[in-house]
Amino acid sequence: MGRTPPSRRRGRPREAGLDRRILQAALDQLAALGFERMSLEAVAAQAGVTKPTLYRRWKSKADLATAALRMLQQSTFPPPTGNARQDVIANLREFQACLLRPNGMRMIGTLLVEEQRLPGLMRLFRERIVKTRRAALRRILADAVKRGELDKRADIEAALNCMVGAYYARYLAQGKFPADWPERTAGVALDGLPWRQ
Amino acid sequence: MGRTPPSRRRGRPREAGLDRRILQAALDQLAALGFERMSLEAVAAQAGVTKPTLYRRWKSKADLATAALRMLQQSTFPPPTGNARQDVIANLREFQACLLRPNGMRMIGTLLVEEQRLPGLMRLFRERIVKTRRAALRRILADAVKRGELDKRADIEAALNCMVGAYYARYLAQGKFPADWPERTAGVALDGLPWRQ
Amino acid sequence: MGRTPPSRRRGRPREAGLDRRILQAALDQLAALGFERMSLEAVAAQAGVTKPTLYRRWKSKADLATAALRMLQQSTFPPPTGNARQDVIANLREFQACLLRPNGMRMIGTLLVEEQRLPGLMRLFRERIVKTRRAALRRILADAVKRGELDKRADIEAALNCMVGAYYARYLAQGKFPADWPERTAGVALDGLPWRQ
Amino acid sequence: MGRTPPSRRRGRPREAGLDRRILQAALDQLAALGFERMSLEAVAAQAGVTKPTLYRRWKSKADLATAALRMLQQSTFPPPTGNARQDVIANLREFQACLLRPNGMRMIGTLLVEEQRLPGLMRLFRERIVKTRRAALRRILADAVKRGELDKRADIEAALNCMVGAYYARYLAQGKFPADWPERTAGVALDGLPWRQ
DNA sequence: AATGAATGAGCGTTCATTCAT
DNA sequence: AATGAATGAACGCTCATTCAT
Repeated sequence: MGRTPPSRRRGRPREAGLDRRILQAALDQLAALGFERMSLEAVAAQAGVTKPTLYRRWKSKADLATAALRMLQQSTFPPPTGNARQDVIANLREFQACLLRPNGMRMIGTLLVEEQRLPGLMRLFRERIVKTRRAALRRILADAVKRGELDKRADIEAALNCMVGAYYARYLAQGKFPADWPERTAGVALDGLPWRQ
Repeated sequence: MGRTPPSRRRGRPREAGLDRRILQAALDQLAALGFERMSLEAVAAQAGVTKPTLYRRWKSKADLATAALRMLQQSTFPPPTGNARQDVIANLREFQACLLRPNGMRMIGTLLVEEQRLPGLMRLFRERIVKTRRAALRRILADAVKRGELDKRADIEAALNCMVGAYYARYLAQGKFPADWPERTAGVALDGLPWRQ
Repeated sequence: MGRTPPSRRRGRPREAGLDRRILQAALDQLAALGFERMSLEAVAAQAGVTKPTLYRRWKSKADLATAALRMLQQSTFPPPTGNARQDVIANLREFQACLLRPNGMRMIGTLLVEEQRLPGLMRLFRERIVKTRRAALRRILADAVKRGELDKRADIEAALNCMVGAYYARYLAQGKFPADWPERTAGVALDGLPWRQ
Repeated sequence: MGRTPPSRRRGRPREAGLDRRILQAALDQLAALGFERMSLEAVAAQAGVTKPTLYRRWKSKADLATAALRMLQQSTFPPPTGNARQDVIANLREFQACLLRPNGMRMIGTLLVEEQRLPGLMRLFRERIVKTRRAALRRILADAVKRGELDKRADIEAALNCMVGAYYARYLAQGKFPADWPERTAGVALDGLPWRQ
């Protein structure tokens, strides 16, 4: 039976796990210091290699940073329970944890600062991170529509932005979140304010 | 009661209006390039002075940047009409204009990136810019409460964050705003979603 | 008398024509950029191989450059007609064409710059290129002596240097040659200046 | 009568003689190593300053090299005696001394190598060094024309190139000069070869 | 024999900051 | 008060060379 495995790759093989180590080091620095202060010297040192090793893999600092950003883990969201409100709150709670991680917001800062010079960073972040979370939230509300709990004409996009955005706004205004922020945010975004009649 | 006559300052007086010119140049660069890429050489050149002139006034690049940020103009908000919904929308429309200005979001990125190293920047921004806008919005809703249109228990803070935050979230997700974004945002934050029954 | 049968070379044979391709690439770069700016990376790339392939054949960049210089084509000179003056002019005309080729003089510059560090380059150039042309010119004049047209005591070496050198001098002074430069140069070197009486 | 000396220059004065020291260091390296191997680090070290000090004065390595070349001393030629032949020989003897100086020919090599990338170097050399020597030689022969010793139609330019060029040619062919090279060169360039009849 | 990976050293340039007038 | 000069430290990037397959 035994098929010969496909012919060995030619040349000296790359040191195992090195790409990962480099990218992790780069991501660490990018998140901790921003693009400008991230230094290839330090990235190489932290990964235990020399600078030309970086250049063999990526053709510039910008390229390395982009590749590093690709490592950013997408969140794994709690499975939906079918209760729209509870699911939204669980999602927001997880979101809150992300933002409170060290460097959680700084990476977003880097994207904003470098948006003109390195548009690829923002693009990547949108496709990898933002899109995913929004899809999860959108799904929760779309299911509620399907179940007939929510009117078809609901402005789900606007609600999404309100919910997620409440965190950004709160961070910029206060820098920290009260324990019941998911509930309060969901409360407003889903039900609005208590107008009298 | 003898008022002391304003004693002549000794030594050569500072050139008039120079502080302003320097700070404006610094703010320009800070907004356009971020803190790290803002260069004192360039700031001095743009202001028509030399670097030690900057150091005579501020003791470091960080200090200068902080002082420059203090120049950021606070928005002037449209006067309230008494119609809460209209007033909110008008405010958000003005907010949208700010964010769409060149460098509108980049300055926020700088604050986030430098938050640890230069906490003063964020603090200042919160006090000068964020607080002001939030106060204006809060006032609109508080007036609605006073007039009895809105229940006292309304979570005004959460609603504020939803409204303002919807812009940040939308920017991060899309980078631009549809024309009716103020209405849509206000719609969700004030009324919530159209639940059945 | 038993001839040894040509023993099979052991191991993988070298790829045919590869030496040539590498040397041609090296010569191109040497002529176009000089020794210092000639990069082994680029030479390898142009030849379609990798750098260690170069090092298997030559032990250093200097060695490769020297080997490459050996590829420089010696000129083929017009056959002598027996008319010394015409033959000299024809030779100089061909010389002029060489110098006007792109990189014609730059290679000579490289030799001069690297003379101390890589004496082999200059030595090789002298033996391969300079000697050949001078021999051709010398032959023309020696034949004239043989034919009795030129006195035996003629300082042929000095005349040689005048003729060839007039080109170098003109290049350094002007960078280009008038169309009748061979005639003018031959005129002076063969006949001198028109002194009165 | 003491007039007030013109107002002091503003700012910290440049360290005395520093320009000179830097340029001399640069010229040393340029002549000894060529443009490519001349390193700003080493130039600064040799001059006892730091690299940014170089950049305050010249905006790039190319600029510094050009400025350094400007330091090259033009030769001072022996005063003409009125005897054309003797004067030519004296001039050539001095020329020979220049070329035999350490790095004498290497600088010319640098000019040739960098002619495309730094055309300013060659231009400068032509204007400063080449032109001067040629003018001196041309003057000698022009005077001979004036005195009626030499026919007006003499091709002085060609003779000039023969004389000066004989040195370049000889250097490229042999690397050294016999003691009577000035006489031999002048002999051919002024009188031509001894044709019979 | 040839490959692709890795290294150590060095380069030109820029910056925030301080010094000496 | 303002200037022009100088510094020390870094940075992104490239190169000739060697290693491991």
